[in-house]
Amino acid sequence: MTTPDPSRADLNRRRILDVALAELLRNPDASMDQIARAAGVVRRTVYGHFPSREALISTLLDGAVEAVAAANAAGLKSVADPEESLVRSTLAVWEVADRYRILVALAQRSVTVQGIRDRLAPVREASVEMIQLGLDQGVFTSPLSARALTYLHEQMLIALMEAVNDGLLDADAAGPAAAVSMLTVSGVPASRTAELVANLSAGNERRESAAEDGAGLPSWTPAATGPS
Amino acid sequence: MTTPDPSRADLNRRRILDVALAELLRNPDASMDQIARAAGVVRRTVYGHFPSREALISTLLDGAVEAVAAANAAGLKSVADPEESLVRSTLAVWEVADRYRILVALAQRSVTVQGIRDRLAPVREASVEMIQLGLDQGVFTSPLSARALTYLHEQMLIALMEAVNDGLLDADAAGPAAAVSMLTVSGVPASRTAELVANLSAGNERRESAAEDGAGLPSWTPAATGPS
DNA sequence: CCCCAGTTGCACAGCGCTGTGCAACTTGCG
DNA sequence: CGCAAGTTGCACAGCGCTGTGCAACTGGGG
Repeated sequence: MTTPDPSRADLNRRRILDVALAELLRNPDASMDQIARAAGVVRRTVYGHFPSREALISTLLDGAVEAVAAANAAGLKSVADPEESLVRSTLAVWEVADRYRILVALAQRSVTVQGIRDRLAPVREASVEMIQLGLDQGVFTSPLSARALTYLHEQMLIALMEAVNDGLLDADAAGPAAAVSMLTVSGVPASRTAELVANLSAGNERRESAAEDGAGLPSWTPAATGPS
Repeated sequence: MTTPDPSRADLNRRRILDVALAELLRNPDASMDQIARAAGVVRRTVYGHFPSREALISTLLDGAVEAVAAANAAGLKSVADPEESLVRSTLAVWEVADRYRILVALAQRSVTVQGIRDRLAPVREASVEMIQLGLDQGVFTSPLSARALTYLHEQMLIALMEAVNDGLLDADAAGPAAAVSMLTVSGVPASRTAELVANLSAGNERRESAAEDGAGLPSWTPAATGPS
């Protein structure tokens, strides 16, 4: 449609980005040579597409922020019901799990791009608001502040991604399981979580196949969340 | 007692280890020079105590594994009641939080010491067993396997440590709050968690001040879990 | 068929880090 | 005081990585 002819150059560029995502996920200090070779290309070629290592990572990060923000927003915007919002956004973010992971992986050590946390801040802010609303309404219960609870949620996502990677959690079941865990840690009783997630995850899957809004992923191909 | 005279050399060695712990926590790729200067010492001196960077880190890791294993075991051994065990071990591990954190921080990238995960495996195994028991008894409820739930627990600890570091969780309240969160995510209803943690955390504090068993920390001084 | 974007291979300078050697200095202890 | 353990400052070789320049090659479109 919008892509008339993917020249081999464009193709290479995309593959480099995909591979870089995977490789930096495995090792945040992966060298340009490692990335290049993993992409079936020579180091010099990578520099043909990206002027520096920082530029490459920055591009990666832009895409990740975009994807995660879109997913999170799509989950949150529709409803003012915190329970449903939490489930929807969890399921949505789960779909771009690896994108999300590269963010947190690089956000820690990355002097490279100082502003990741800042750029992701608004996304988090929306989540915090939603959680706060739930606490106020009494549907959520926790000794933690809304903000601390959000930390918990983020880190739990990562834990479950690792669980999937290590093969002790089924990839299909992982999304709903994540949603249940989010609700549970927020103090929602087990009796409610079951039906909530059952309904919403079914609806989400249907929407996923339909995929009519283009707000999903940025230009390049989604990379698989594979085990190491 | 067992230390007749802490010579300045021994003192330096300890300070280097303490500072290295803090510094590597802040940045896992901290150079020997950074560590040395932070310890008020010259790089060459560090090499006088540790033949290589790897040796330094390895020493650090040995201490951390020892401390965490001891804390976890102390929490688990006494009782067969999963709820109480979970609370006790959470509170105990929380006391050596920074030691625990260096483990997970270095376990990922560390080609340096390949066996951290393995060395920590028995500790995790004990936790998994305890969780499984809870699931079987029905006191814990989760769509996740015991092993996956353990992943969640570990990662939640880290999230709460970050929350403390970022100043949005009170350091004193953090331990009990962590315990509550562990119970909650395991599906224990809010009504039970409150009293459980209230009782046990009080008991734990008393034991902490008494501190009669020497099984606590290895040779060198405990470092503070400070903000960045 | 030829041309040109894109790719490759190689060489190079620069940087920061590790680990080592050595000579000079400090400091506590006998 | 004088010895010895420990510390310091400096210099050096080696390594891996980044970023760049350049000449040669490849392959698909005009």
